[in-house]
Amino acid sequence: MKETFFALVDGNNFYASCERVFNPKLNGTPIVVLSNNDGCVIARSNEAKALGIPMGAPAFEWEQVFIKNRVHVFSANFTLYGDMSNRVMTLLGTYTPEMEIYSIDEAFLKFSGYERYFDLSQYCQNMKQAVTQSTGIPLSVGVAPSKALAKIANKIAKKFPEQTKGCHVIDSEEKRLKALKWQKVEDVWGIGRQHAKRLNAIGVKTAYEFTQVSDAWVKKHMSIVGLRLKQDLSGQAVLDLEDIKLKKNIATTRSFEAMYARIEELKERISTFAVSCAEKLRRQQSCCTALLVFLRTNPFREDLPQYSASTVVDLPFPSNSAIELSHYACIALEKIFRKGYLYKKAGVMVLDFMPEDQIQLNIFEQSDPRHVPLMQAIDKLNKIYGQQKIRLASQDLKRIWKMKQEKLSPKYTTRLADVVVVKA
DNA sequence: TCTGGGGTCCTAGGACCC
DNA sequence: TCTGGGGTCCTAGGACCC
Repeated sequence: MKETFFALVDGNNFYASCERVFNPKLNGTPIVVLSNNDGCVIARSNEAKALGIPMGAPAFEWEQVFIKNRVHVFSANFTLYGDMSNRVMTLLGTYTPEMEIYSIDEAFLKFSGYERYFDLSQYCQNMKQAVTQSTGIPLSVGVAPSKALAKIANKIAKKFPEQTKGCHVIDSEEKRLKALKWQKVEDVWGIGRQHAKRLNAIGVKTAYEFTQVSDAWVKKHMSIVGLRLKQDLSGQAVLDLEDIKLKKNIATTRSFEAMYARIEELKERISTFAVSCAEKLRRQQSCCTALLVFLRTNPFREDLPQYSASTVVDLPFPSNSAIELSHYACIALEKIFRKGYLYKKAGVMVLDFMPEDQIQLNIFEQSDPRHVPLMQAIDKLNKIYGQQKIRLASQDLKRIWKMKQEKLSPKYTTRLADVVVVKA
């Protein structure tokens, strides 16, 4: 008999593990990785979790805990994490032709029509060990007849490392029910805070109890999405691997390291965000026909006057030129900027895409054709010399140094000067 | 002093059309 | 009291993910 299984593979405490790969002294020690501007905790090693440091913990509030417990603190090094992710994903891809990269540290693998006598559990165990050995990243694997169940199997693998050796397979009705009864409903993939609250209110505490709720209730309160989840958990695989899709929206937004009062400072930031959006658009060969700019004050500073605004501007023609997007983003900014506030965060979002090669020629107004070779040259140079080396005049050349990144680890894998030197 | 940065999908309701 | 009955398209907002 042939069967189909899904595996969810992910890196354990991925960012923290990436930092460890090149610094083995960190093994067994608490590690946290901070967000941009060293604002809050976005990743923790098991040892840091054991200290009770929560996800999203503001770094300044936890500083004493870090010091007291000798927590190793890192500024996020996304270049390194992205490169490590590519290595892991490339290797995983050699174990099955059907794979979906779900996030920087997670992939769904599909094993279609495999024969019953084939030992999938052993196969996944071997895969896990081989990939960890090559990359240094510890993995967990959950295998089950559907994606939602594979997610739960993965949690079991993480929760019971001794029994599972980091790989758990749900391949019988008995195991499925046991897993569902073990899984708290609020931790089910696809059930967030709001839905969990509603479900708790009607007495549903576990994933198993969720699968016993009527379709009508689920549909009414959780839409078709919830219904599909219920079916998937029931063992009827309705969620399949998803193809790589072009993005429908692209955003670049940041909090600032300080608060800005002047429109000139905001213009520089907005211009840089627009340039970054244009670059991401060109990478997927799309043009946008509208963009959104937002800005806001610091909501945590209740003692200061608050203001938050956004506006959408339609472009007169589709574009992915950094110069043009920057121009229209600044126009949008002028529309919403108000004097007398201290701004803490802003962003640019590009909207309504169309493929680069399907642009209708508009006789009266079109993207400046001279920008095309210019942007190609910029992309090339940025690729060679590193991002953001080529900038528009409206961008501040010194700006890159302003972001607070006090605890940045070296770009071990992508920057020649930072490559680890092995002493032999 | 200091609190992240991205994305997706679905639904309801209004605008508009015949 | 009572106000047609469909369609379609668009948008805002709400939910979710990592």
